Amino acid sequence: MKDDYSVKQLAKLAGVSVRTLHLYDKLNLLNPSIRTESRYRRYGEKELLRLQQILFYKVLDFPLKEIGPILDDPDFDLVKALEGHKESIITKRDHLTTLLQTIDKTVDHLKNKTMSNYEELYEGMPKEEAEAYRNEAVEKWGEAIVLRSEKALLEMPKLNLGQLKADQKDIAGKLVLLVNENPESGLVQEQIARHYANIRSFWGVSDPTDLKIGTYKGLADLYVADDRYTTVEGKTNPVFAAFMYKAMMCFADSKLK
Amino acid sequence: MKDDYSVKQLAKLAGVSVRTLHLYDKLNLLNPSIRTESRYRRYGEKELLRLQQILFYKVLDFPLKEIGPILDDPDFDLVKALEGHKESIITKRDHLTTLLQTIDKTVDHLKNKTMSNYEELYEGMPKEEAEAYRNEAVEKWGEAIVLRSEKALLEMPKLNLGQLKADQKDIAGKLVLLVNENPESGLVQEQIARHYANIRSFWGVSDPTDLKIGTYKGLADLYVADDRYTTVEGKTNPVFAAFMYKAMMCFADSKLK
DNA sequence: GCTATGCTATGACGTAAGGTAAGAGTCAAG
DNA sequence: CTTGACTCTTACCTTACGTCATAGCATAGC
Repeated sequence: MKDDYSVKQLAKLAGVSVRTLHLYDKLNLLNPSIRTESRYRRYGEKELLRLQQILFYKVLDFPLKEIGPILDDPDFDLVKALEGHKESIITKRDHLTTLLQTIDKTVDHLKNKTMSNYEELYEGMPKEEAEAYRNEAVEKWGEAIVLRSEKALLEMPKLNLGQLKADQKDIAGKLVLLVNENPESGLVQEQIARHYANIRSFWGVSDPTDLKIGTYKGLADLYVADDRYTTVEGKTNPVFAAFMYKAMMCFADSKLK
Repeated sequence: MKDDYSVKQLAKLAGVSVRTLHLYDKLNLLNPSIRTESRYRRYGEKELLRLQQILFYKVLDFPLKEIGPILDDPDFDLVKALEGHKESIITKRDHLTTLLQTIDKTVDHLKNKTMSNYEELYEGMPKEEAEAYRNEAVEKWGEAIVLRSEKALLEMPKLNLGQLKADQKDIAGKLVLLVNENPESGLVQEQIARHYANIRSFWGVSDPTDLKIGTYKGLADLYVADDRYTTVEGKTNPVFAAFMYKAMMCFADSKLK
């Protein structure tokens, strides 16, 4: 029973690379028990056990910098560290779950590259509402542009459309959180800028110059006139409507001056 | 509506940093539409849209190197890429889930630093078996060492014990897969080496020199004598028993020579 | 025209956890 | 004494940027 391992032996025992041991040595995370006169590293049982501890925390995704203190400080509050760590892992996992959903949707869309009918374009709204929505759009912007927009949208890969819609949701979500802020504040205007860019993309993919600032102001009116735009989590929110109106008007004015 | 953005403007619009745009330019992922005579970057609507595409794939965790080809090659099989990507994300997520379980167990153990009784030490085995197990150990190694080992184990933070047990499971699992290999082969002996180290830790934390190679050979006998050691997924496996015996004896002999 | 301020460009260093390689020294066996 | 296996240190490469540092441009006020 030799209480004495070379780098390679220890590496093999613990299932890590020699380089890793070199690194841990340099980081003072795991120093060899001694060095031979030719500077060869020699490790003992104590080091083997410590290495196993290190690898345990590594499995838990702790950064190396944190593992040293954990092992060296006997009073370290490991439970708290683990609980905190757990939170971040949960966050990561949830993020991945969201990604999976996004991918699924995207793949779903991609499998049928272009949309086949208007119903899908206005999906998620009842038919009468879709009709009313379209009529409003025609009234505001004229039939020609609406027709061209619909054509562009129909020929657009679903991916982009999905992205636009996802962006819309994201923007709306962020704006809802800001509803108590000043509509002219930077935070709000930042999102409004995104909103503007998004709307512009939505209504004029091939020629974004079609959405003039004036038209955007018109859209602000719509936001107040049409409940659908200002419905948050299933119920109408007039406060949000007013907020959006002010924010959009402010944005449009700042663009004009 | 100016079809013309500076780095800063575009960065703000898309919610990225200027540095990011510089980087994308260098990577030829997103080049400016033109450069002014003083080499200032100028971007148009086309670049804005492309940037949004890039960010979409980035959200999906695609490395930048893969995003370029996706956008540039119209024949790129996006669906296949996404499906493959999905697999890796699922793997990652499952990994995180495992981590969470490990953390939970660890925290659970840590909250009661030392074990309170022998039952927990031999947890998972029926009492009579535990008794028989202990008697066998006493017979083989003497009462003194068993008592001392138990004491050491009882005073050991559960964390380590859990780790040892987990390692045991892991080692056993790997060995089961190798049962058709030559017991003297490198693959097998590698795991046996781990097994040896683990057993040594288990029976002599404070003084690992207590497990002599001879004792390990004795343990090899036990593996054949005791069904419990060679039970795989609920049922006894004599083939595995013989395999372990050979592998352990080989290991011990190679250590002695 | 001069300057203060702000935007921009390029280059280089740092990050986490090692992989990989280069060049040189060391050790045990034949 | 040579060969092959092992080890040493140094150092560059990876991802996707952040953070300076230095210097060139642009614009508004004086």
